[in-house]
Amino acid sequence: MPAIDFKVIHKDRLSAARSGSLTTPHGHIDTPIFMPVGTQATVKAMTPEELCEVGAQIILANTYHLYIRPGHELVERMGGLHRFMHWDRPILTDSGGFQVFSLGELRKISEEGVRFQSHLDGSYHFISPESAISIQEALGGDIIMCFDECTPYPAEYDYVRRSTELTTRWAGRCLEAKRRDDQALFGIVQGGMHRDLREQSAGELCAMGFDGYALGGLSVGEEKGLMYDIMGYCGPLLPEDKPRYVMGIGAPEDLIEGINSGFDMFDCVMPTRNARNGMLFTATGSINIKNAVFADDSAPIDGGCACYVCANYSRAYLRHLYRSGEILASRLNTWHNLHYYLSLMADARSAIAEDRFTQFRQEFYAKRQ
RNA sequence: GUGGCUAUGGUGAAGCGGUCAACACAUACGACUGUGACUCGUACAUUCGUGGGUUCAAAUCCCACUAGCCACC
Repeated sequence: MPAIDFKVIHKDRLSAARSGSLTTPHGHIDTPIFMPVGTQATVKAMTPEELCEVGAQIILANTYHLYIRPGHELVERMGGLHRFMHWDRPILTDSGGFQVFSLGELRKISEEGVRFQSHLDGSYHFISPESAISIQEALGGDIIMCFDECTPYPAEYDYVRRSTELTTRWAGRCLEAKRRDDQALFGIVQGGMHRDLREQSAGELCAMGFDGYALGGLSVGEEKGLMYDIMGYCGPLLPEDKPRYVMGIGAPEDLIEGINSGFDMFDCVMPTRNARNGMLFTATGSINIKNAVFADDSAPIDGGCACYVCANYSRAYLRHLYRSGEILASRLNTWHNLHYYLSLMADARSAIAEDRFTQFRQEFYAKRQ
């Protein structure tokens, strides 16, 4: 019996958008969904109770970071990630594949795996597809990811091809290494900005039979239009009856486009990181709470927002907290941004259920004019 | 009253005769897409208390004045 069960509940009449229900060992998730990023077993500035309050159904944690500190064995001894961080809803662990990309100088890729130099103390570590799976099994997330190379951009076609083929071979090794049957394993489609490589990658991964499929290697510097094109032609390449996940995406409009192309799951540091840097999302666009125009502004961040922060605090106060370097600024800003993202997803699900996603999408853009 | 010390942007300050006056903070604006991020980037003194002088060249040397601080009477 598979670790997760995914059902498409409704397919939008005019687009590829769909709503669904994903059941995991730690409960079910309504899709499309946004997954807040909690790299180090914490969504920065939020307690699990607060995450529930903003509507989070599943969060992300990271293999590389937790392996480096505090160590996956320790997490396992503490009862696994859920118990360790006091979050009893679903967790997805990223494999460390993105760190192959982001750590740049600090790593060396070979057929066998990746040699990393710790960003904390410079010590050397080796992560292979097998060890990435083993670490993720120790961490105990509901959904684990194949170890991949997030292909850099721009890159020579030949590099992208070899990188994509390596990711595919690693995917086979991940599948082979997997032991636990209470975790779902997702494959990751690479292929850079090349349609033929994306098609090749998707075809080969689908033939292997994963529990879900992710689109990786996007938003690495390419034009938004290019990213949307890729989501557009990659969605249909993936099985309809499995969850489809775009990794690392994105800005609110990117999620809308991803949903429009038939994707179900998204994660991004944008709402949390940008919150800590003073950027707040509203229905009419984003604002920078640091700006002097908000000094005397008694209005909430977003007049139409139903979150705790908008119900109780003014822009003037939030600006003051930010400028004063107060911890509460990070907390309240993160709270609002996550609420914005998660309610956007809830609204999208309702729109899909009522066959009006296309209209919803148009209204989304119209409000930001 | 006498002697000494010090005067550089919103702030704290570098500078000790020779490119566009260092740096930090503050301020303003921007960026951030599977987190190496309460981070990063850009802007911000045509001018160095005031007035004169020396020099090819002065924030830097000299003189006077003004202001502040310290000591003594």
